[in-house]
Parts: sequence; structure tokens; C-alpha cells
Amino acid sequence: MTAESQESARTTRAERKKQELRREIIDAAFDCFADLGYHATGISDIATKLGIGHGTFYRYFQNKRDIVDHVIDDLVARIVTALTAENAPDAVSTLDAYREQTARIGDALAQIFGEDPRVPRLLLFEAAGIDKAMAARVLDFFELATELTAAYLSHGVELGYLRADLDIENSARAINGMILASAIASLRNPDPDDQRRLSEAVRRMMYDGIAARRD
Amino acid sequence: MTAESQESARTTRAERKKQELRREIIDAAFDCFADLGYHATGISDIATKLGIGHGTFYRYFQNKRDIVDHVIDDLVARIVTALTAENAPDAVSTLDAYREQTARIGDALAQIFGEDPRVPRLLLFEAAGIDKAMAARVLDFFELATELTAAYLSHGVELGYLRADLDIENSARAINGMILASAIASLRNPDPDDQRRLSEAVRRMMYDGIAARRD
Amino acid sequence: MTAESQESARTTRAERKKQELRREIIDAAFDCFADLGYHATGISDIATKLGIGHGTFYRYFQNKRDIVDHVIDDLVARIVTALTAENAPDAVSTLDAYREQTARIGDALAQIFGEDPRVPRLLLFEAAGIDKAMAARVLDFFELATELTAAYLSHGVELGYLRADLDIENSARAINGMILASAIASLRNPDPDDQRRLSEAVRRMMYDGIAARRD
Amino acid sequence: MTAESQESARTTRAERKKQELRREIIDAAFDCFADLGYHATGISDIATKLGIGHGTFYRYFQNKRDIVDHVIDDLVARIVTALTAENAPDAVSTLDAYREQTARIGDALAQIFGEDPRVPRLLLFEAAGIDKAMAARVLDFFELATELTAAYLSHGVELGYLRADLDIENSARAINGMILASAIASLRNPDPDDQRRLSEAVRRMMYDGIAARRD
DNA sequence: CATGAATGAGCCTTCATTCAT
DNA sequence: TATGAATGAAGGCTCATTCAT
Repeated sequence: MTAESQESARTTRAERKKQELRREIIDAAFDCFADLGYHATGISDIATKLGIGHGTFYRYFQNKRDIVDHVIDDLVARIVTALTAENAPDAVSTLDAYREQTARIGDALAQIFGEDPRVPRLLLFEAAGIDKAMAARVLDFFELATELTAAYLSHGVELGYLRADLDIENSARAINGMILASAIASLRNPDPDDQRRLSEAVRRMMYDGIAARRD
Repeated sequence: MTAESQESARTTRAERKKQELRREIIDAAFDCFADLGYHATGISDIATKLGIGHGTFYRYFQNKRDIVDHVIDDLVARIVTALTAENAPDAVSTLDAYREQTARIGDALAQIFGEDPRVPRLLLFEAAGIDKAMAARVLDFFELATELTAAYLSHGVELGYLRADLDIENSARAINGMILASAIASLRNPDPDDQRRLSEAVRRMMYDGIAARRD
Repeated sequence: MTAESQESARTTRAERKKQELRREIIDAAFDCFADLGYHATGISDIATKLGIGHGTFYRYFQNKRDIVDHVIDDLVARIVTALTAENAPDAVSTLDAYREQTARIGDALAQIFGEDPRVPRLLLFEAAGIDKAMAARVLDFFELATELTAAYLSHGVELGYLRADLDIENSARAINGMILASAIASLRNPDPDDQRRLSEAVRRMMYDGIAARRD
Repeated sequence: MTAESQESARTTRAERKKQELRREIIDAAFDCFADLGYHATGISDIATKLGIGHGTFYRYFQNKRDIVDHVIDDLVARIVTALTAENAPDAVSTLDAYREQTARIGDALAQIFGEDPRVPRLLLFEAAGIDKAMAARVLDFFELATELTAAYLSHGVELGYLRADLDIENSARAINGMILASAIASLRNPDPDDQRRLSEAVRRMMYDGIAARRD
């Protein structure tokens, strides 16, 4: 092994350690922000939770505002991944298959929101109140979610299993609103059965509406 | 005019002035909280906006936390009033009348949310991030809204123009989620036409669902 | 009755009322200062206790600092009166009569200090901490007390029933220190029997000292 | 020098510096409280006197109320040390030795009170007026002083050089009252000669009383 | 590179005092 | 004359950020 490769290896290991600590700081910050709220969280809370000096924090992140951006990045990535993984819009071609896909996506979201209420709390209740820029980011996230949902609807309309006159974008917004309602409901009542019932009600709303059958 | 009635008149005028200023402080606080955010707002911002000394603020409200409660009270009252005024759940008895009522309620909400985006911003984006207690209030508000909506649905099921197997409470949550989505959408895009289209999409979701007709 | 005398009578009555209220304010201030302490007492506390507007206070006294001076004046006058009334230094001419006089004075002081612990508390524990000027007044009061006591001692030395080589002024200070100790002790323990025992110990200290008899 | 000992040395140095600054803050606070009074002293006064930022103060003490407790702790410890050092109650066994011991203790107190009038001023004039809790501490201190003095008297009674019928506790209070009078007198008149004369008058009061000899 | 001591901007809050009614 | 609404100086305290060690 040459001196260079040793050098490289050492650097790499140091680099890896650095990345690890960075990750830990983000996770600790997530915990603190979700538990105490952004404003009530001090940098020292995050540092103490990790057992590091709070000066160290500033070697990894510019300032308090910087870290919360990364925490939210993380959150959004996690949710988008759950929404897209194994569930491409064009993977189905019948209404029944679409219904099943909808259910799968719903389950994935319920998984994320339900298993850790700090996720929806931070995203819905904390983030937007931090400042204008973060509020804009939250709106962007909703818009992104609209686009994702709209892609599914769009595909269904093209294949003919969804209404031809569907207002795709706004229907996507409406559907996401119902998902949002689920997330909020889980904050108050984390019971999985109740969450499943709400999920079911959302799906019936989507497919059957609320009106009595006329036939 | 007797001394007594003068006394009474004077007291009344003073009392009225006091109530007026109280009102103005709530309104100014609403402006500040919605524009700058709760945490970025100082008592002095509120006082300056009114041209009063900041000590005066404390003659009308205990502290910063106190005023925001009153601001939110106000907001909730305004919304609940809009939802219930002239629209008792039992005022209609057919699906068509119900659709119209739904539209009226939707318009009233759009009026409130649309005409002043600071209303949804404060309620949805600022309030919950203030502290745990306020987050709980926001959840309570959603629950209250659920109950209001559920009352409409319940009436419709009883009269037979809504599905007999409707999961009333959860459907109410789903519907409110769509309303919430409208409010959020209006934050990004205040265009009344777009809001109307979204409203329409929500109503079609409720009555027709998204699936293509099988006939 | 002439118009003039009516005028005069009315003025006099008004004047009397004014004096009464002034008195009441001083008493209420005494209560507040003794109970809450000078700094913790607000003008509004005094006004509220009397059921008057706190603006009215300023029609009777210049400011907060002004009233406390009057309260202390009052206190000092009460104590000096008790010390001098019926107990002129030259009223006695034998050691036994002097002992009795000492006991009488001691009783009078115990009366004042013992029956209302707020008196010594305000004078000893509150007053001196208010500001430099008041601290000086308290020192002046101690000096005045020294002079009063010294007058008794001086008379005794002249008549020969007290030691000829007595350092009158400093002995007066020492005696007053013992009285002071009694007042302080009464703050901790208001039991009249204990106070009487302490009084007795002070008198024996004065006449017999603490040493065992050599004879 | 190993890395460990370096580490240890550094820690120790930092620790020592910290303790030093803590000490300096207590001393500066003592100065301010004694000169300006507790209420008139701001944290910034203390910080400015030391040339540190006022935020630094809060790294060493909880709040303004906290520091004054430590200042008083310090004062009490200093006085108690002076009273007990080299002057155990059982170190003497004759009246003459006791007289000398009394004189030594008196000198030690005169030293403390006389050389720095801020000591008695803070303890007697400022402390008790701070709040109820501090007033109680001052009373506790007087009680502690009573016990210390009583121990001396008790020993003297046992050995027979003090009166067998001496009311030990109350005589201790009386003696301490005279000491208190000395301290107060030194506030007005710091002349050492005058203080010595007062000291002497106190001792004669203790041993000879004020009455003329009957022989 | 990690640390935590030091900093001070900035906020909330109190309350003595004034003055229009 | 009595009132109490209005005022703003003043001060305690927090905490994000910096930087010497």
C-alpha cells in the first residue's frame, strides 16, 4: 500500500465520519424541532442530544436556519420516495388495478405518517411557521405532491378508466387534501384502525362519491 | 340630563372607546402575525402600527401569548359563523338542494379565505407552530369543523339522499381535507377563477367520484 | 350664619376630609410597605387598598418616595412619643426608681414592637434598603434614640445612682443595641413571654452584668 | 508530558479561570449592592465593573436573585470564620481570660465591620429589604450568632466564672444587640478610636453594669 | 478539528408618573 | 377634584453566533 493510498484511505475515513456526524445532527435536529418546535429548540439542545459541543454544530451547518432546511429536505425526500417507489403512474391500466395502487400508496403514506407522528407534525405544524421562505417551500411541496398525483390521474384518463372530463390538476389537489386530512387526523388519534377507516372513506369518496345510487 | 345619566353616558363612552381599542389591537396583531409571523412580531410592532405606546398594549392583554389566542378566537368565530349562518344542516331535503347548499358554503369559505390570504396563512401556517397548546387548538378546530360537516352528512343520510353506508365522520374529514386543500391552494394562487375551478372539482369528487361511468 | 362662615365651614370640612384621606393613604402605605416591601409595593396597591383611583394618590403625595418618608415620620414619632411620654429623664432620683422607669420604657417599646411586628420590620428591614437618603434617616433615628437614652443616663450620673465614670453616649448606644435585639427577636418569635424574658435579661445585663459575684 | 496530563492540565486551568471569574463576579456584585443598593444595581453594572458582557454573568449565576444569595453566603461565612477562628468557647477558664477573649472577638468584628463599612451596610441595611426569603435569612443569621455567643456564655457558667442564674440565650441576644449597635455606629462614624470606646463601653456593660458601686 | 466561554442584540414586561376628561 | 388610560424608560433575561484555545 502506497503512502498516497493510505492518505486517501484516511481522508476517506475522515470524510465518512464527517458525513455520519452530519447525518446524526440532522436526525437530532429533526427530533428536537418535532418535539419542542423550531423556535423553542436551541442549538444546544441538538448538540446536547448528540453529546457534542454546540460549537461543533457550526462546523457542519451555517446556522439554525440552515439545518432546518436540511431536515425538511430529508423529510420531503422520504415522502416522495415512498410515493414513487414501485408505484409508477403507468404501471396500471385498469380501474381495479388503479384502486389497488391507490390503496398501496395510501398504505405507504400511512406508514410514514402513522408510525411517527413527528413527521406530519414537523411538516404541517412547524415548518410553515418558521419564516416566509419555508412557508414557500411547504407550498412548493404541496404543488409537487399535486403534480405527482396528477400524473396518476392523467394516466388514468388517457387509458379511459378515469372520467374523460376530469379536472386533473384540481382533482389532484382535492385528493391530496384528503390525504392531508388523514395526516392531521393521525396527529390527534394515532389508532391504526381509525386511520384505516379514514383511508377507506377517502377511497370511497374518490370512486363512489357520497350520493345515494339512483338506480 | 341628570348627573347620573351623564355619568352613565360618560362611562359608556369610555367603555366603548376601550372596546374599540381592544378590537383595533386584535386587528393590528392579526396583521402583524400574518405578515411577519408570530415569533418575528414584537409587541412594539403591534403598538407602532396603531400609533400607541407599547405599554398600552399591556393594559388590554396579558402578554404576547394572550393576544394571539384572541386573534385565533376571532378567526375561528368568523369561519364558524360563515359556515353556519343561513345554512342549517336541516334546511335542505333533496340532493340537488344539498348540492346547492354545498356550493353556498364553499362560496362563503372561498370568500373568507380568498379575499384575505392572511386568514388561511395565520390559521394554517402560523398558529400551529406557536406552541403545543396552540397546536392542540388547531387540531380542536379541525375536529370542530369535522363535526359541523358531519352534521350535514348525517342529515343527508337520514333523508336518504346520501349513501346509507356513508362513514359520516371520516367522510366529513375527507371533505374538510379538500376544503383545506382549497385554502392552501389560494395561498399560492389567489386567482378567483382558479379557486372556483378547484371548488367545482371538489364538488364533483363528492358527487361523481373520479371513475369513468360504466354505462 | 353668614355666607362667609358657611364658606369657611365648607372649606374647613373639605380640608378635614382631605386630611383624613391623607392619613388613610399613609396608613395604607404603611400596610403595603410592611407587608410587601417598599419595592414590591406599587402605587396601585395602596390605592386599591383604599378603593381610590391611583391618580388620586398623586394629589396627596409627590411620588412614591415622598409617601415613604411620611410613613417613616409617623413611625418615628410614634416611637419617640412612647419613649418620652410620662417618662421624663428627670422624673426619678434613685436607682430603684430608675430601674422601674427602665422597665416602664421597655414595656412601652415592647408594646409598640410586639403588638405589630410590621413596625420593626418596616423600620429595621425595609427602610434602610430604600436608598441612601433613607439609610441616613435610619441612622439619624438611631442617633436620636442614643440621645434620648443618653439623657436618662446623664441624669443618673448627675444624681449619683449611676457610675460616675460611665461613658454615657456609648453606653446609651449599647443599651439601644439591646433594645434593637429585642425588636429583632420579636420578628422571629412574637411570644410575649419570651419577649419579657429577653427584656429582663437586658435589664440584668444593665444592672448586674454577667460576671459571677466575687463576694 | 503526555496527552492526558496536558488534557488534565488544560481542564484544570480552565476550571481555575472559571472559579476566578466566579469569585470576581461575586466581589463586583458585593461592591455594587453595597454602593448602589440591591434594587438600584443592574446586572449591567456588575458586568461593566468587570469589563465583561452582561450575558457572561448569566453563565455563572442563574439570575440577579441568585448572585445576592452568594454574596450574603460569603459575608456570613467571613463573619462566622472571624468569630470562631482561634477562639473556641472552651479555650478559656477564668473570667480574666474570658474578658480577653471577648476583647479579641470584639477586635475581630471591629476589623471586619470597621475596615469596610460596606459589610455591615449590605448585611444590615440592604439584605433584609430584598425580599421575604432574604429577610428570613438575616433573621437566621442573627439566630446563628445568638447560638455562637450562647456557647461562650454557657461555657463560662459551667466553669463558674459567669453568673449561675444567667439567662444564657437571652443574654447572648442582648450582647449581640450591643455588637450590632457597634456595627451600626461604625456606619455613621468610622473613626477607629470611637469604635474602640464603644467596644469598651459594651464590655463594661457586660461585666460591671451601669450602676454605681454601693460599697 | 472540537470545544465551550464570551458576547450583545433584542425582546418582553413592569410600573411610576402624567394629564385629559 | 377624582379618575384611570396612556406612556416609555428601564431592566432582566435568552440564545444564536463567534473565536481563542
